[in-house]
Amino acid sequence: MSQSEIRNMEEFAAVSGISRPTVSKYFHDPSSVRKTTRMRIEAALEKYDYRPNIYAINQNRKLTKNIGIVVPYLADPFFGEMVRMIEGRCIEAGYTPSLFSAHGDQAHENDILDSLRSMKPAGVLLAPLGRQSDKSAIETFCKHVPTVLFDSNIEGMGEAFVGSDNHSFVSQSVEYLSRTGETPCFFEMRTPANPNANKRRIAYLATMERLGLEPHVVKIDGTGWGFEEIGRKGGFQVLAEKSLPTNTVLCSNDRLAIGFLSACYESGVRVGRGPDCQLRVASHDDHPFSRFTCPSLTTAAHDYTAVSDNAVETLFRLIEGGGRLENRTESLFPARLIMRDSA
Amino acid sequence: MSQSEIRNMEEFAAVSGISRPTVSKYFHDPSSVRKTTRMRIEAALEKYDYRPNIYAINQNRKLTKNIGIVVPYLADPFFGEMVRMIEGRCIEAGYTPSLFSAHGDQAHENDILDSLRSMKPAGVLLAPLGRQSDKSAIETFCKHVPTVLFDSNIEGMGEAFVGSDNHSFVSQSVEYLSRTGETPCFFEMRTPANPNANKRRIAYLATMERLGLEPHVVKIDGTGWGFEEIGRKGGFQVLAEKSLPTNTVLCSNDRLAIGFLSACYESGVRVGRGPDCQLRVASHDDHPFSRFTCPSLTTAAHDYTAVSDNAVETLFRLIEGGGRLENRTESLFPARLIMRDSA
DNA sequence: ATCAAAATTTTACTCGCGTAAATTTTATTA
DNA sequence: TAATAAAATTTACGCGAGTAAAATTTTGAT
Repeated sequence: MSQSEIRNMEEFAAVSGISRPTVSKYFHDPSSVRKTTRMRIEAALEKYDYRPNIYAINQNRKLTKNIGIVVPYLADPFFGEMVRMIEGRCIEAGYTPSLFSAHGDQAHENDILDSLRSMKPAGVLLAPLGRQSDKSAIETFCKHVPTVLFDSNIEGMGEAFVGSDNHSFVSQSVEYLSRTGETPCFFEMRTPANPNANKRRIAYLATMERLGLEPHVVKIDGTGWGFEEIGRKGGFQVLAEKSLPTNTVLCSNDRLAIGFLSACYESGVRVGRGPDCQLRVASHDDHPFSRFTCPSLTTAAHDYTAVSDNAVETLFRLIEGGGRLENRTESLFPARLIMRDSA
Repeated sequence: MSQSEIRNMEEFAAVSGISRPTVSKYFHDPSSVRKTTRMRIEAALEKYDYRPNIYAINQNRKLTKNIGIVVPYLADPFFGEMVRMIEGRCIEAGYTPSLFSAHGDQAHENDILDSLRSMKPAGVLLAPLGRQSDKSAIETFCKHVPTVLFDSNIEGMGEAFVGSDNHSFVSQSVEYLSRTGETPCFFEMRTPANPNANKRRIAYLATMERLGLEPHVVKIDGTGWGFEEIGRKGGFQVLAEKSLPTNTVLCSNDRLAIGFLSACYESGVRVGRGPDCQLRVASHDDHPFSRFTCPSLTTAAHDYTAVSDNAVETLFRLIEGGGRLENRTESLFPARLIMRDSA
């Protein structure tokens, strides 16, 4: 049975009849030792359940086998889903992911970057707060730690960016909406927290111009990361004012749309594409909850798998390349339009 | 400026004119060194931005200043919110939280416990998967690491449990519903992932008996952590079959209710307490999204703050008490009924 | 059986810090 | 002002590994 009297690798090497350096080698790569040796070590491992002290292991390593994952806001299930996929890939590849959320707060994001630096991670996957981020803090961080940005791009920072192609999102949704009904207006926060929001507005304007349509941007008030509540309040307001320029609303993101839909429902405004409907609503992200809104939300979906896989692969290439890439790449994945009932 | 030539505490001590052990003491508790010493260290800190190597720090510590936080499913914003509050408290108290999600998978939960053990954390706050958890793995873990369970209780494991009082949740919702309309039936998964679900069913049955009402439990099929989809499918089924025993549905939890409401909407069943409504729906948890459902969801709310604060405080007492408490306590916090539009 | 190549072991260092015990400095009291 | 207690600091050693170089053993092909 596991008599856990083993206090260190020296003792474990003794009971398994192998020298300590060889045991050390085994723990770094079991296939790097002879088969018979490996079997003896594994036999001893069964009897004594010893695990190397991770702190001693990492003390002298320039880089550890840790990978930092930083997201801006964990109460958003979008990031929960991304994290799940990313963590899986990292573990497969023999890395140890550690997860952090800035919880929408700049100071917290900075603290995370700080403690991440002292963790000497092999690399970091960072989805920054965006507009709220302390740019110089992130810049300094990226100079010291091999970093791939994802979801939210900050010009020039990190060795690469992997995310979704906002233009693809918006052009698909705008084309679909204008093809099948009235011209969409664009519904967004006045001061969006996230750079994707700005790109989406620009893409909306560009697409409308290309189609020869007149654009309308509806800007609503509100700050912070409570997008649903902001969308709801904004929804009540524009519905009460009857200030919507068209009967078709394209929300900047799903969380805003979720709030907007709840305002529609409570205001008795029927949403959908049926003849009895007053409004069509569509959005972007394919948020995990968007299929459960009432009506279910027509949206442009992130390619979750492609984004997370590519982000991880890019980071691995970066790590193998010694922390630097020739030039900063931006990989953008197109959206897939998901037609549901809201538009 | 920060000439980061400082490679270790020795060198930093030199440039600040203080001995290394004193510097070490400073980093553990700045107030433990003389004011003049502190000022000299802090002056040097400004010039040289040195940070102690956390691995070297923790190598010889029996216990580190780390606190592990483990949740079963991070794509559920309920846990996102809990984590946010818990992390805040830990940081305030000078600990370093590290966050893990089992992502609904037993093997992953076990791996987390494994790597957590080798992190030698001062303590762990564990919200286990529940029914899917490997009980013996958790039991073994708790023997070695001071652990407080939260959200989901497993009989006898950990030094304490902190969570919500399911009986309070259900008795309030049942009493409210039966006082203001038809008797509620209880809508739940046939094989719930979480022990809270069982407690809620039992509480439902007990409350109905106390009120002299006939209970009806509606069990729907489905496994895993995709509760919304399960509630939706189950909803379509019971609505199609017209098998609901009453016009009032009390869902075991909000995520199930979110799915159920979407099924009602698509089936053209009007939910709410108005005269034109066919169904009332209520639930438990006050999930962050429950205010945005259509109609907004009447629910029994967790006392998020009380649960997270108490869990953290209990863990701190446990840590200060050397990892053991006299007897295992279970702290249950009552619910607060939140009346919205769905019932 | 022979011998080169591969794997393992030995030896001997290093790393960055914690910490008990000894020593010095500072503060307090008489 | 001197004696003494208290606090701060220094000395000296240990921790649990990584790792490089040299010596030795094992392996596998001939």
